[in-house]
Amino acid sequence: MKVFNINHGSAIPLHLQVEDLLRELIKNPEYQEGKLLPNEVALAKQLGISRNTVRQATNKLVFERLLIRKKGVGTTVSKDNITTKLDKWSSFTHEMGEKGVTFRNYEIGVSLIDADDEIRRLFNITRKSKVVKLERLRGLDSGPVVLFISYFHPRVGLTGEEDFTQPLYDMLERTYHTVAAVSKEGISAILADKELSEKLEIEVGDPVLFRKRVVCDPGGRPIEYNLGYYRADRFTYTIEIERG
Amino acid sequence: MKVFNINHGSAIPLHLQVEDLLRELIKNPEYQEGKLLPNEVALAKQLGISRNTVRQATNKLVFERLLIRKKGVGTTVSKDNITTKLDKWSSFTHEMGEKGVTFRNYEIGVSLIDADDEIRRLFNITRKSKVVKLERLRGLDSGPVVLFISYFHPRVGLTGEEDFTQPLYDMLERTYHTVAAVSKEGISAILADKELSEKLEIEVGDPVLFRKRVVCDPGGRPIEYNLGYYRADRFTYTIEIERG
DNA sequence: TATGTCTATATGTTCATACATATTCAACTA
DNA sequence: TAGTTGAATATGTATGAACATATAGACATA
Repeated sequence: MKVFNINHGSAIPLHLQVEDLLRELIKNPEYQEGKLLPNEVALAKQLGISRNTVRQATNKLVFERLLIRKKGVGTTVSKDNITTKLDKWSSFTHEMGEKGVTFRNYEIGVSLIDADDEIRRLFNITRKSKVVKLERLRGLDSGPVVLFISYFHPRVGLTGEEDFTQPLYDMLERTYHTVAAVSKEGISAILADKELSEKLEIEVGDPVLFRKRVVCDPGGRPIEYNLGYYRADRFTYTIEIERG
Repeated sequence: MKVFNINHGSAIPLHLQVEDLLRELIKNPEYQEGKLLPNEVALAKQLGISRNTVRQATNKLVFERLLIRKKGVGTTVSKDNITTKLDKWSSFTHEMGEKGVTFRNYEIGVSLIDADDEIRRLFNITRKSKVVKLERLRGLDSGPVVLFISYFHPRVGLTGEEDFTQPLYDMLERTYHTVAAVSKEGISAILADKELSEKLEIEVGDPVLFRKRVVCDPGGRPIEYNLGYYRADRFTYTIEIERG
C-alpha cells in the first residue's frame, strides 16, 4: 500500500501537494466505486496540516466536479460519465486530454473519394472533384466511444499521407495554415444500423447521438464536414451557455 | 450610485451574497475596461466581513475565469470572457418563433411534488421541501415534438396557479424578477419507453434526443431543472460556435 | 408499523491572525 | 543614465478555532 506524504518545507504549496495526492488517491477503484474519502478532519490530522488547507485542495476538485461533498455524509468521487464542453470548441483529442482521460484511436482510415451531392453543395465544388475522407474510431480502454467521419475541402490539399494521430485541428493549423474559426453543429438521435453497431460494439437499434459539424475558415468557407456518431451510453454532450 | 450591502443575519451565506454582489459590480463599464477591483482587505472592511469570506466568494469567480487575480497587483475582470456567446439561448418558444414555425402546447400539467435525491442535491434543499413540477407537451399542427419536464426551486415561489402558456423564461423574469442567466446542458440519445412513445406519438424503441438543462440565476444558483425529450425525426439541435 | 427524537458525524460557514511573495514605484547609488 | 534597494501594497498560503447544519442510524414512542 502506497503511502502519501506531504513535505512542509517544499516550495510547492501544501494545498497543491494535497490536490495532487487526492487526484492520485481517487484513482483507486474503491473510491471510483463510491467509497467515502477519509473525512477532512482525519485527513488533515494524518497529513499534519490544517483542515482549511485540505478544503483548499478539495475545493478545486469539487469545482471540477471530480469530487462531490455531502454535508453530514462525506466526500465521494463523482461518477459522471464522460462529457465534453461545447463552449470550448476544440478538437476531441484536446477535450479528452484536458480531463486526464486517456483517449486513443481504434481505427483510422483515409481515402480519396468522389464527392457526393451533399458534399459538393457544401464545398461548392464541381462534379469531378475528389475529396479526402477520414474515418476515425476513437474510445477509451474499455472500448470505442465515437466514430468520426470527416470530409475535407480540396483546398486544404490533403493527400492521404498525413499523420492523423495528432490532434486534428492543431494539425490543420500548423500544416495548412488554415485557422478553423466557426463551427456549425446539428445534434440528433438515431438508431444504430448494422455497420454502426459493429464499429461501436453495440446492438443494432441501440441509441446513438449523431452530430454533424461544419467547420469553416475565418472567411466562412467550409473546410471540413464532420460526422460524429457517439455511443449514447458512454457519452453525453455538455454545453454551458451564458446569456449576454 | 447604488450601494451594495451584506446582510449578516440572512439565511444566505455571506460568501454567496458577496459573490452576487461582485457579479453585479463587475458589470460596471470601468471594471470591464480593466480597472482594479477594490482590494480584498478594503472590501472586507467595507462589508464588515473577513478577508477569508471575500476570498471564498472571489475564488468561484476566479475559477470561472471571470476574474483574474495578480499577486502584488490586484484583481481585474477577465477581458476574453466574451468568447462563446452560444447566444441563441432562449426558451423553446422563442427558438421556434424565430423560425416562423407555429408552436403550440398539447398538454400542460402542474403539480407539487416531493423532491427526489437528484433535485434536492441540485437545488440544495432539505428532504421535506416540495417543488413545482411542470410538464408540457409541445409540438406543431402535425403532432407533438417535445416533452418538457421542469422542476423549479422553491425560491421562485411558484404556486401552480400560473399561466404557463406564455414563454417560460419571459414569465419568470416578469413575474418573479428572477433573471435566468446561465444554463448548463447535457444532450444524449435514448430510446422511447412506453410513456414517452404514447406522449410523443411514436413507437417504443424509437430514438429520442434527451436534453437536460439546469438554469441558474446570476449568482449561479439553480432555479430550474429542465428535461426535454425530443422526437428525433422531427427535431435537430442546432448550435453555432465561434472560436475566441 | 410508522413516526418522531436524539446523537454522533461530516461538511458548511466564518472569523482573526500571521507570514510569504510578487509587483510597482520612488529614492538612492555607481 | 542605468541599475539597485527598499518600502508600500496586494494577493498567496496556512493555522486554529468556533459554531451551524444536513445526514444517517439508533432508539423510543404512539
